[in-house]
Amino acid sequence: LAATIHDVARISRVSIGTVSRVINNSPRVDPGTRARVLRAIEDLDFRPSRLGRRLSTGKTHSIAVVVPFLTRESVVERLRGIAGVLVSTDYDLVVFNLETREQLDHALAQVVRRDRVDGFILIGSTPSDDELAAIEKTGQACVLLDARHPRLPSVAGNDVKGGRLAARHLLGLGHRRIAFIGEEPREAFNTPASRLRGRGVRLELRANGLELTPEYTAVGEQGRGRARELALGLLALPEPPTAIICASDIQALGALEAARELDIAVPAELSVVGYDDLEIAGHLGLTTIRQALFESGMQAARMLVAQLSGGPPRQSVALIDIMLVARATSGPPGRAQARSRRTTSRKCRRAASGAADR
Amino acid sequence: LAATIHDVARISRVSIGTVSRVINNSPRVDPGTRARVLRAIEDLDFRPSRLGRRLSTGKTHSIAVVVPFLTRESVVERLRGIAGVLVSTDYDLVVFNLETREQLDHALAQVVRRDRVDGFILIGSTPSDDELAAIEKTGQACVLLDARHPRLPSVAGNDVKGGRLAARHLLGLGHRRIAFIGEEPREAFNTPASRLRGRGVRLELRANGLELTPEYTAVGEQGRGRARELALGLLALPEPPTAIICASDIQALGALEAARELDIAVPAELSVVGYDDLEIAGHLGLTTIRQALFESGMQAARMLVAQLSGGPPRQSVALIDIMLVARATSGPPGRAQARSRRTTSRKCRRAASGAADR
DNA sequence: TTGTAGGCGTTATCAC
DNA sequence: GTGATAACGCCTACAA
Repeated sequence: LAATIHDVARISRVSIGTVSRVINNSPRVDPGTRARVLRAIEDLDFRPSRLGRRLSTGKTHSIAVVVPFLTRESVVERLRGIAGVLVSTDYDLVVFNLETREQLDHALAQVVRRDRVDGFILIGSTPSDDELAAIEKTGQACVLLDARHPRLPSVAGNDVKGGRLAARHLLGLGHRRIAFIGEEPREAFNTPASRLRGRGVRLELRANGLELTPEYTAVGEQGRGRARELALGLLALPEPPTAIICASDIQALGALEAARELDIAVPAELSVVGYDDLEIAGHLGLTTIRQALFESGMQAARMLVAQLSGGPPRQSVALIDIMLVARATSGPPGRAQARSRRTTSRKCRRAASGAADR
Repeated sequence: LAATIHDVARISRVSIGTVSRVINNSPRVDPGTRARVLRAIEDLDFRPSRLGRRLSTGKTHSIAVVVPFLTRESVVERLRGIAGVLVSTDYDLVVFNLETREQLDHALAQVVRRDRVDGFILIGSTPSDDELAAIEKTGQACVLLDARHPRLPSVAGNDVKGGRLAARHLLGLGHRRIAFIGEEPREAFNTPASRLRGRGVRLELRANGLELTPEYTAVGEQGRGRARELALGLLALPEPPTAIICASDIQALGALEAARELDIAVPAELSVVGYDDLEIAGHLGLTTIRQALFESGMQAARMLVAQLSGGPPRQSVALIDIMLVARATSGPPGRAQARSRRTTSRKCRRAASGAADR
């Protein structure tokens, strides 16, 4: 039903070779015939078949994005950024969502084949050495997003700096007992972000003569529930922290939940800082570190496209800007209120925010 | 670098035809040679080129998902469901994200070509008549998700029933003044969900001798901010509602925000019901209508795959199960508290939930 | 059961 | 400038 290059050739009374040259606007074609061909193309509503072109050029004209946990809003934002730049190229965006490490291996095995995609972006996971070898063998373009590898170009937030910013903010408010809740890399994805954020906190504290003790460092799997448990643990210490920095906004939600359960006022008795600045952070008034998530996706996509259509230095690392957004969950320490007020407090807090149903 | 069918043929000393038959496990091949060929395939780590296969069969082996507003968590959940079933087929999942109606047109124009994808899923938007004609012309498979069209198979939640459930819940609690906040279809996407939910509310009220007056019906563009404004309007009425049903959880957040600003206690003075049961709903204790979002995606993908590899009735409509999840934002009406308590109330509510920064 | 050959829709390399 | 013609990698009659 669809017109092919042969139809165009027939109508415009030239050979398919000439039509091909017109399509790929080669300079070596007579203006007159070009016009004739173009008109035939117009008339037949001909558009070159991607399939044929792909086979002939060996390029798939599509790129893959391998995303672990599409559940995470931060990941989705990055994906949007990628989609945003790819829409104006003619690369198809093929999505591989993963929930387990095996799926990662599987996806990489699928993706790392010249005839599947021309290149790909790995979000929040680092390939193993074997995988890297396979990638280099096929010569596919690859960009890491929210992850790093010495031999691969990448786009990542400055997580260490983010940790430092959070710590500095709290130190500036007068806090001395600052704890950190981090995320364990899930399913062996090797995500370093949480670890780096923790390191930033540690460095900043150290620069101010303090230590981030193991006692004040709680790491567990991602998600609100686990973070709540970790926070409960921290707050039950003989000398509980007056501030908690979390490696993600979601974890910060868990920390807030714990505080609510323990009837600890935020920020009067406890400051909480998150990471990412998801939409919900704005709603809850959560102090957090904002990453340019959307832009990071755009950046990664641009790097990949450039690599695909040029072959610039395979090596480059882009650091995404971050900033602290101070809201209502952080404040000066030690403003604990009298018991009577706290009791009243609890009741209405319950009424206002409701209790989570689990 | 990669092995081709010819290599396999050479190694196993048969013709490419035979190799092809082995690949597509045709019964008409000698067990002995089959074994030989299989071993060669193994040795060479040969996998048939998708490119070649595509061109030869005319199938792209990929399906597109056209998603408006990947920002919406509900949409992402659906996408996850789709990805979940496609991963075990060998269809590639190509994502088209849209933020404007022009992009929809553009995407459809791209997608509706046999050589681009074999079929596609449209989330939350209905094709125009022209577009439908184009689709039918190419004979591509198409499934609507969270939308409907008389001539297209679709998967959608029972929105009318959802609206009724929400209304019934509030009526059961004793409410008589029930308002509805809905979403205007954005960018002419023709999304009917919000309207249907409103209709459900109306029907249920009517069945109980009540009317959903225009005064109590507030519709505006999606998003928390606009919903907040609408709620402020409703609550400023001479006779304000004692309960508000929102067409989405996000809008419910806006309603809660408005209540907080006006110092109206939830659920004592105002009940709020959302729709979707997003993650945040659990966190905030929001009463809402739960849709099986993930499953709806799976269902749509299954229907599409079935259609692609069989050609069963092109017409079918799947309704997704829904249920009401009662949490902490709904309760009996008219328990307004004395002024003094309300004042105290406000303070601690602020402390607990924090104020949004805008 | 197996091999041969034509075709899928392009691009690219030749001659002319 | 333009036109044959050979790839590209696979599938599938048809023939043997």
